[in-house]
Amino acid sequence: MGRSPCCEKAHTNKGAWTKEEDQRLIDYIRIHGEGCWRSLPKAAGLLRCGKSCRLRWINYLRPDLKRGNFTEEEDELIIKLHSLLGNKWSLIAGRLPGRTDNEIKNYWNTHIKRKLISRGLDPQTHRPINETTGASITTAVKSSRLDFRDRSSPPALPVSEINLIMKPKTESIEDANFTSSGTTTEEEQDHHDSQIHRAHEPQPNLELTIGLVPFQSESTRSSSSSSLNTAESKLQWTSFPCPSATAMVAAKAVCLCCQLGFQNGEFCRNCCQNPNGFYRFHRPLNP
DNA sequence: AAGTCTGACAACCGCTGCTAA
DNA sequence: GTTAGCAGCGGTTGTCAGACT
Repeated sequence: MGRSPCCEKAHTNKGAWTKEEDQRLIDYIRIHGEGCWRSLPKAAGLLRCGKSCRLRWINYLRPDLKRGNFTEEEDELIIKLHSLLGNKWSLIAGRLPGRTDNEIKNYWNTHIKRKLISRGLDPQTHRPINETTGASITTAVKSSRLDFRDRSSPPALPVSEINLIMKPKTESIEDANFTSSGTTTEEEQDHHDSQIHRAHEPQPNLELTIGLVPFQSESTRSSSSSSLNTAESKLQWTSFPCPSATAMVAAKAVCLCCQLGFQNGEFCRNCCQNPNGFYRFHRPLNP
């Protein structure tokens, strides 16, 4: 179907941003804050499309960005999150403070892919290459509904019904506590099947707990938060029980709104902290 | 020194999902 | 229920610097 262009292309600059454009954008957002990207260029006196402004701000001009090389811990965390979430770069970026989805995506394509291949792992499936290149297995997995990593999004399983604990590879995932409302839907069954299926594969030691998600009242949920049946919601209340290096990195990724200076106490108590005292990533709300 | 290749990354494009009218 | 507008996402492309021949 497509959509009309977001702006008059004939009257917009393209290509690399100049220092002057950067400064205009920074100055404008410093005064007016983020929001309404469509009207921002005109208001800020920029001959750019709103999407371009948003991208430039989010990926390069935001003050909280961490520049520089990725650490080994970040590498491993990205790999683990990718194995769990697939190419959901924005979700992965949400767990890495100061990193952007674009940055992680580029880094994945240029570094981590090769790193995994050198380890003999398929970057998409995180399985041994000799296993995934086996025609029958590959075909079966690719076409099967069992492997949710090959689908555009994880299975739409109510998060409240998952208590999946990624454990060291010796522990069968069948032991995970799946509760059911009694009427098992096809989707749920598929997911359960997939877990059983994957239980017989080498499991990454993710040290991530996808625990029971406590009920969130409307007041504690961002108005723009999407359905719980999303990959984001699967990790919304992620805690890191093991103080390993990667877990510590992730645990520090916690409260972006605090990092951005929105840490008036009420905001964080209500929006970032769950009843267990763990924090989750949160985008700042528009003022 | 010049030309070519390669890797890294910034930016663009098209699409999706959400929301309000 | 439908439509349009918007923000945001992920795939892809373009550009440039450094390595290599």
